[in-house]
Formats: sequence, structure tokens, C-alpha cells
Amino acid sequence: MAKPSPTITTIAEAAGVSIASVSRVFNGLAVRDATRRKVLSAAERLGYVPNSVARSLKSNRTDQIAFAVEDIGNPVYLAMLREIQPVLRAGGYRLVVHSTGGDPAEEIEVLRGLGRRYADGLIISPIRMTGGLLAALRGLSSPAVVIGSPPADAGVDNVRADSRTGIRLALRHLLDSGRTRIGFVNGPLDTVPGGYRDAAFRDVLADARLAADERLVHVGECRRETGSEGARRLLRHPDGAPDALLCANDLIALGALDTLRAEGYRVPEDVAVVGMDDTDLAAVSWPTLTSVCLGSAERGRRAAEILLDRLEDRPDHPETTQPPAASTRSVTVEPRLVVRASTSGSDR
Amino acid sequence: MAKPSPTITTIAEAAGVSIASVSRVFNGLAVRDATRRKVLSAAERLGYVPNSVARSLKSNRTDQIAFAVEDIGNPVYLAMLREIQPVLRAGGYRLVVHSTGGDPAEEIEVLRGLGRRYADGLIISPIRMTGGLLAALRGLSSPAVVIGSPPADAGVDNVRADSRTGIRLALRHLLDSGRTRIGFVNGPLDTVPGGYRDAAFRDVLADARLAADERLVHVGECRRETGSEGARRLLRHPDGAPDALLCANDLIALGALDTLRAEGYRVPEDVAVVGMDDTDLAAVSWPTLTSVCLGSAERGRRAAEILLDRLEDRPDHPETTQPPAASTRSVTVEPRLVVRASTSGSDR
DNA sequence: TTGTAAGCGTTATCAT
DNA sequence: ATGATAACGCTTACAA
Repeated sequence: MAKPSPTITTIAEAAGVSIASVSRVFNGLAVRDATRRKVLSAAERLGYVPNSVARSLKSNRTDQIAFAVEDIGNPVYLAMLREIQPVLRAGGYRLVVHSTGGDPAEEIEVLRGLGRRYADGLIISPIRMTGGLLAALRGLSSPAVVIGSPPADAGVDNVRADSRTGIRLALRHLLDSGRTRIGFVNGPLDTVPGGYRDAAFRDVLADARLAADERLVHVGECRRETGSEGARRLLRHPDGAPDALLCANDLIALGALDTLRAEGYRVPEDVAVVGMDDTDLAAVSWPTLTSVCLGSAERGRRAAEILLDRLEDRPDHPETTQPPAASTRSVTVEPRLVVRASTSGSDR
Repeated sequence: MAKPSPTITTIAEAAGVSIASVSRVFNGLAVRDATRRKVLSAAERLGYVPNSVARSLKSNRTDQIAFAVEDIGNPVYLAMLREIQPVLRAGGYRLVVHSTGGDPAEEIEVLRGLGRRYADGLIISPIRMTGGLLAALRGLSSPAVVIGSPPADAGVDNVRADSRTGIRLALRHLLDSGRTRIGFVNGPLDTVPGGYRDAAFRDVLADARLAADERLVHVGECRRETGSEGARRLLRHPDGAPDALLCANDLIALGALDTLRAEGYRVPEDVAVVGMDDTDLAAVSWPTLTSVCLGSAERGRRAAEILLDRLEDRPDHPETTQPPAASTRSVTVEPRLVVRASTSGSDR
């Protein structure tokens, strides 16, 4: 006996009222007390639960937000998710999570999916800002917030990190502690943060009147192996090993630590190491890792808040003239250096 | 000019065909080639995208699966999510993620939400199996899979870990390497795995003819601080420090390592340490942590597969007599010991 | 092959 | 305050 879920019609009949009254009861509209009681008791008895799909069809809202990232297993994106979830929940939204594997085609697919109106809004943290992606974003009918750095004319709300300043903080810290031969292990240059980091590294060194030395720069993937390989290579520098390694993220830094340990260098005495993103791993590694916090968590939270704002602003009657679509919002979250043992002998 | 999204009606008019034909084209049903072309070109021109909500209302499917856990930031649940996502994606489902904060009331709320039919199925990994939760699960109209250990008569598909065997593996490993005074830092006893671990610990010691010593057992939360405190307490044992510490999860083990290091014990020479769950942290800590892998990732994958099976079995016509509702499926994933430096001096 | 029309379960606009 | 009734955008008999 597959009980066909009761609908307002079922309840209306059972309670001897019209479907309109049932609807009113469940929407908290004005009804006589007696009616409300009849409806509620019938609903209770028959186990009625409102159908959110039907409601969505009428109201044109799904109470869902999509969150799309390259890999939800990545601690950086996870940190965003952790902050986004409670904010949206408080706003009455469910969260649909997409892990796109960094494939721009699949990211665009997610955007097209949004056109199907299964979600009321989108938070996306694209790994690469391709033209197709930006076009798809622009064509979106629902509000979206980008966590990342789209070009200013992209016309989309965004929350960005400041990896330039992050690099600067890290380098200043190293220079201040007397390091002068600083190696740099970066991730792919064709990503937005990768490019920024590279430029910032060179700028800051120039400011400090230190010559750029290509043999002190290694480019690879954002993985632990890159850190190991990069460190191995940079340590072989003809003028001797560098006295510090700046790494594009914590995973790379951990790989570098592996190599340093294997090759008998002391950290931080012989070589100081700095990571980026300040993930959980930084506090756990040995020695604990100095890392630049780029504010993933805060960026997630801000993005969610901005999206909720946009969602609230949209009246139920799309015909109504909108308050002149408050122009694109762009927020930058300040980086913060978290000093731990890998650069400062003092804490264990 | 808020362009009201085009619907099949718009397209039908533009293409000079009926809405049925438009629908057929988008569902890959038989239509004359000329018709298909007309429809597709109109759709392309007007930027038509099918409305998934309307489709859901008719078809009674949402193509969404809900995944509910206590805290999506917990590496164990994250490992599940990472495996679940691609499986469901391949099956054509989106993933709605709920982080309930471990509040049974909120878990039940998620289940009630399911009644609203915003998802076709559910994977849930409850931290505590309360009666209310089990009742809510039983009352569910959609298929659900529990990652955890509901009672056999709960009548719900489940994928369970075997923490008993996990504890056994860890203890055997320690005993085999000559440790005899083994401390145990456990999490809350009123959770299912917590209880199992406690019982298993005592059983295995009894099997090995070792007396249980309450002063070698510490119970706390599943947090790093518990590990530090627990280790601190157990090290003060009147007969001297234990020669091994078994910890209920990796986080606790990291806390224990902190204390051991602070108090000058060598790991593993003086005290061996074993964690559980084999999270990313285990490979990163120093020394790297021997840990019992309870198969979170595999459990996630299996749960998703089972759910997809159930979903496939359900005919579009609920009236049709079902194949006798293949009785409840219960799968147990075997634990696996991952030996690292914290118990075996040999690897670095 | 195609079109007409009847729902799917709501919400919202009318009268009453 | 309540009840008919018309949407919402789609799928699907049933007819043609």
C-alpha cells in the first residue's frame, strides 16, 4: 500500500474546507480559529507535508543556493563552505554543492544548470577566469557572487583575496629576520592567484633591492610533490642553498619540509619556510608552519552575506522597478601572517 | 527590461509548433527532423532553458540527493562527501549538503524536510542513534542510507564501520611490538562508535590476558585538547607512564603527541601512539601517525551506490507492484591499519 | 508525427 | 473569513 502523499486537496476534503483555506493555514494567513484547528488536525492525522516543488513552481523561488568549486576536498574551499553553510541556513536556504574538478567546461555547465532555476543564487570560486566563464556569469539571470578576482568590468559581485599583499607580508617577515636568499615555489602561473603571486614576489624583491634570480624560482602544481621537487632543485643552487623558501600554499610547503628534513637541513635555523592559506595542516606539521592566511573562511562568509543581500532586494514582483541595481560589489579581504615555528625558532 | 524567461509556450509560438512538440524535442522523443530544427533554432535564439522545477512537479523527481552530517568540516565526513559526490553526479543527481551540528533535533528536521520532496533520497551519518531519529527514518517515504550502525531492526539500508576490529588491529599491532601497558583515550561513550571502541578495548585486553586498568583509560571529546589532557593524565599513572597510547581518532592522537613532546617523551621509543580514521593529518604530523583507517571514503562510496540502486529500482509508476522491496541492505567496511612512524621507529 | 488537453500541488485573485 | 478558479511550466495520454 504505497500511500500517495496527501496534498492540500486531501486535507481540504478531510477537514471539510477549501484548498485555499488549507493553503492559508500553512502560510499563516488569516483564518478563523475553528478552521485552523480543523485543518491542522486533519493534516496531523494524515501526515501532510507541503510539497516544496509545487510551491517553488508558483513562487519562483527554490530556497536553494548553489556553491561551485574545483574540489570540495581542498581545505581552502572547505573553509569557505564551513562559513557559507550557516549563513545561508540562517537565511532559510539549502546548499547545493558542486565539485567541478576545475574543468571550466563543467563550471559553465553548472552556470547553465542555474538557468534551469534549481537554485536562487550562486557562489562560485573559479580556478581560472576564462572568457567563457565570464560570459556565462554575465548571462546569468540569478544573482551570483564570485570568490576570486574577476576583471572589474565583469559586472559580478566578488570577494577577493589579496595574494599580492600576502606575498609581501611573508617576504617582509623573512627579510626582517635577516634572510636574503629567498626561494619561491609557486603553483601554475596561468591561474589568477598564481600570476599575482609571481608578480608580487618580483616586486617586493625589487623594492628590497634584491636581484631577481630565476634559479630561485620553481613553478609546479599546487601539490606536495611540487614542494619536494622544488625544494630539491632550489637547494642545488650554484651559490649554495637559499636561507628561506616561500611556498604558494601549505601543501607545497609540507613537501618542501619533507625534502629539507631528508637532506638534513634544519628548519628554521638553516632554511625558513613559509606557506600560504593557513590551513589546518599548518598547525599540525612539524615544525609547525608559518603561513599567510588569505581569509578563505571570511571570504566565504562575506560572499554568502552579499548573496543574501541581493536575494532580499529582489521583490516578489519582478515588474516593480528595482532600486537601481546597486552596482557591483567588490570586497577584498586582508591577508594576515600567522607566525609559527618554521620561521621563528622561539615557539617550538 | 526584465526578460521573463521563455517557456515551452514561448518557443512553441516562435517555432510555430505545439508545446508538446517542444517538449518532445527536449526529451529526445520522436519528431520530424524539420520540427526539431525549428524548435531548436527558436530555443537557441530566445535562450530557452527548461525549468527543472516544473519538470519535477510532473515527474515527481528532483534529481537531488541530500547528505546530512554533523559537521562537514570534519575530515571523516569530508572524505565521505568526496566519494559520494562523483557517484551521484554520474547518476545525474545534485547534492544538497546539510551540516546539522550534531543536534538530533536538527537531524530530524532534515528528515522532515525530505518529506517536502526537495530530494529523491538521503544519505545520513548520524552521530547518535536516538529513538526519534530511527522513527523519523522509518517514516521516510524516500530511500535513505545510513552511514553508521543503526540497530538491525531499524529497517534502513546502512554502511557501517567496524571500530571493534579497528581497535583490535591497533592493539594487536602494539602488543606484537612488545607494548604491554597501553593507555586508551576515547571520545564520548554515548555515541555508537565510542561505545563499541570501549567494549572492544576491554575485550582485546582480556583476550591477551591483560588486566583492565581504569587508570589507563581516559574519556573526553573527539578533540585535540582531549588528547593532550588524556595523555597528561595517563602519563601520571602510579606505576609509571604507559608504553603506548591508543586514541579514538587522529585529532586526539595529535593532542597526545603535543603532550608527549612537551613532557620529553620520545615517540615511538618511549611511548607509541596510534590514531583512528587515517585522516590527512596522520600523514602530516610529526612523527607521522600510525592510524586505523575505518574506511570513511569507501563507506561514502558504497552508500551512494546503494542509494542509486534503490533509486533505479523505483518504477515511475508507484502503483506497479514492487519487486518485494529487496530487504534492508547492510554493508560493513573492513578497517585497515596504516603503520607510520609513531609506532615503528623504522620509517622516519 | 503532431496537437489538444488534462493534470502535477501550490499560491493568489477574485467574488461571495 | 472563505471558496471557486486560474495560473506556474512541464509531461503525457489520447486523438487526429
